[in-house]
Amino acid sequence: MNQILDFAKALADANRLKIVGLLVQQPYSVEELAALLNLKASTVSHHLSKLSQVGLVNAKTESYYNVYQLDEKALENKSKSLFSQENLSASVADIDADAYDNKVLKDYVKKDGSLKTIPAQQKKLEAILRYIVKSFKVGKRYTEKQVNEILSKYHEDTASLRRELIGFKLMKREGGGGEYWRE
Amino acid sequence: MNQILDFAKALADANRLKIVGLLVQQPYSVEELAALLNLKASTVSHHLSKLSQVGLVNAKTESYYNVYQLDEKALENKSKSLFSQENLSASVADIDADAYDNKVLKDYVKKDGSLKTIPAQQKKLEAILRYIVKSFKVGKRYTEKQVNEILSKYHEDTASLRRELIGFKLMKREGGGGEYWRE
DNA sequence: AATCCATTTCGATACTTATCGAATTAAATT
DNA sequence: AATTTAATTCGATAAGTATCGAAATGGATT
Repeated sequence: MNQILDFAKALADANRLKIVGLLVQQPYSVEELAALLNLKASTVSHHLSKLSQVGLVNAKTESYYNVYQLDEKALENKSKSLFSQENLSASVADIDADAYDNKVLKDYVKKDGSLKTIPAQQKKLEAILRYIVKSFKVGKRYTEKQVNEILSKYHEDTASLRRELIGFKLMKREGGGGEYWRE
Repeated sequence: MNQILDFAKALADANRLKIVGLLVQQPYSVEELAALLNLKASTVSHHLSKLSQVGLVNAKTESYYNVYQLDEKALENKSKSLFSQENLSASVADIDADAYDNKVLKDYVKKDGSLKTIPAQQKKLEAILRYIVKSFKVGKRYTEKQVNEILSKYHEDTASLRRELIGFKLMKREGGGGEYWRE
């Protein structure tokens, strides 16, 4: 599931690093690796299984032996691309939305409930909007004037708030008539 | 000491990856990270300590808070260079080159120095022969009778041992005369 | 078919480490 | 100086995993 985590875990063991280091030079069988590392074959098998799961090594059967070799391209590709900032940002995807919202609210909402400023960052803005939209009853129709009146409790720039609520699809607007509602 | 291992270990934890992912976007204090990750501050502090040890993050004190930020260059440099084949080969530095031979000897040589059996596998046989050949002085000439006498200490099948020593080029034989020597 | 051998799988144990709560430290506001 | 607040350190516990030995698996050789 989480590629970065699995890759890092695969290399986060001294003996697995040694195995990779040995396989850089030439392929080895499980038995040979065990002898070289002073480990039992079953332990080495376990390590090779982890390395294989992330695609760093693969085995080819040769008569009795199971000869493992390093996938050099996989090593190079993954190590150079996996830890990019983009990929790391993806690790954040499943962060508790409520916890994040609470924190943002704490940062941006004054004691009286109004906003210090309107956040520039999308994620933060969205959290703020989820908070604001609760002031509107689900299903009820509002005129633009009514919408502005409610939004003015939060920030003087009601036009921006109104636009963002629509943009993030937290509220809907009917084409010409200027009616707003929350679904 | 082992840079690669420490770096991989630092990133081999889901919550530390999330921390890095969050810090990609902006700096955070320990308290904020704890709120976002649903962890206690002491735990986050522990994680930040590990990330800091490998130079991925650094803190600057701001009034009450200790604000951590990502060292983006360190992240990029280390992730792209650390897992190169050269560096990984270095992990092998402390492996005993004779470990494999030692393992084979342990398996096949009895306490009195003689062989349990003569290994059938080439690699093992070669390791055994490298051990046996040390009984012959370099350069000295031996008759076949003398060779057999020495080999009989290891195994009754002296003919096989003699043949294999020649086959693996650990000893030489002069065409007709039946003289053997080690170069 | 029967046997042999390396490898894998499984169950148990030991070691590492993530996590928490409490106590301590450090810094800034009162 | 006293107090407040965030951060770190410490001790204990729980969770994860490396390691081993024994048993099972799967090919290959006889």
